[in-house]
Amino acid sequence: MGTSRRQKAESRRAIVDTAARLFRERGIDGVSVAEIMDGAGLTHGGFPRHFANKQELVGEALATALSAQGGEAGLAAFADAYLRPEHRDNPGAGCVYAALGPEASRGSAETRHLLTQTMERQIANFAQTAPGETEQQRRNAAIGGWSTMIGAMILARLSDSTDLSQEILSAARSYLDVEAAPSVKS
Amino acid sequence: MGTSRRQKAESRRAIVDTAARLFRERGIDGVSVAEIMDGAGLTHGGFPRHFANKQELVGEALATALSAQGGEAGLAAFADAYLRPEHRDNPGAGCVYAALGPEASRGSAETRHLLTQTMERQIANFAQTAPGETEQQRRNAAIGGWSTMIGAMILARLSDSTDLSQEILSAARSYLDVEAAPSVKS
DNA sequence: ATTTCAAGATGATGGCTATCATCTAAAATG
DNA sequence: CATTTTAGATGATAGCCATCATCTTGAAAT
Repeated sequence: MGTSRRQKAESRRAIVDTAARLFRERGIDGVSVAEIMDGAGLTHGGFPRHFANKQELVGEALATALSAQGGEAGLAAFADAYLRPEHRDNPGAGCVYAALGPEASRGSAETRHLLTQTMERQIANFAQTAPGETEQQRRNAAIGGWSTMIGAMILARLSDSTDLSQEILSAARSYLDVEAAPSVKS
Repeated sequence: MGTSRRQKAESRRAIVDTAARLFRERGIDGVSVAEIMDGAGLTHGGFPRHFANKQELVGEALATALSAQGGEAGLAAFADAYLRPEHRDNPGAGCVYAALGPEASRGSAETRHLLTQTMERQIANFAQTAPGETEQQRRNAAIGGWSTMIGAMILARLSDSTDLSQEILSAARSYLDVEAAPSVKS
């Protein structure tokens, strides 16, 4: 089944994208290599042509998922897009920290390092527009506000009561002083 | 190996306590039945005398872990005890939501229901002492404050930089207006 | 005291998973 | 055009895990 180099690159991208989605949907341990390859339209045997092992794919998939997160947005705009039912109901395209935070903290040193680097950048970015007199105050507001979003998303996904789940998103919005209500209620 | 009824009850408690700790330390999927039985001082074969399957033990272990959480404390006192390096470094005895939230949200309906019930109680409890004119305002403050704690704990555990990890705990404290600094810095 | 019962041990068993070996055919190379 | 290379398929293989079967032994019941 000789395949061109362009197709190999496309296959690789499909594998990484599928993994980035499935890991967030079902957890890293909850997805097998074969399932990822299947989701990418391939069979399990092609895997070693792209990655030495699963851990290597985990690194690539998380890096891809993290780079897709809104890196430029200010705290308020980010929170407005974050605290929505669409985000809650679509973890596969959503926040890595809310979907995989605890599992990643038990993961490899490389994984933790990648997430730490991205955290630093995200906090520094939020601190630029966060309220506060001093840099330290702005960083505190950035960290506190971002933590609120992540915790609220986790609780909202956990709740089996749609009313409570919606209340959690709304409460976090008002707690963070995000003006607009979610466009879609559910 | 005839064993008395008192010993059976003790074995059961040891199994549940070990599971409650190991699940929070390594994730539910990350711990085998045999490891739990070993941690309880037994071999894997005794498991079916106590539980029909692993899922049943998961329910018991989470219920036990949740009931051990400070159910009476006000929001400020809870946050003060929560946002500490000792808690960060000992997930096996700590908050179920910060250790297992995302994994539990992908778990069984029974698991989600248990966690939802406990959430409702925790929020109602926090709302009693949270600031706000109306009940709704107090509930928003309770949900927002609790979410901040959970998100901050997850980020603090994720960070491979001790400085950043400590900054996250401190920032969440100042964000939540908790006066005292953590007694142990690390 | 004798019999019954069951907690927990040892030891399968079947299913799932990551990884490796081999085969194939098409693309790249000259 | 002939040769080499390799993406991806099929097909092992070894390890881990949950669960079940069976045995032993001392407690409970009579």
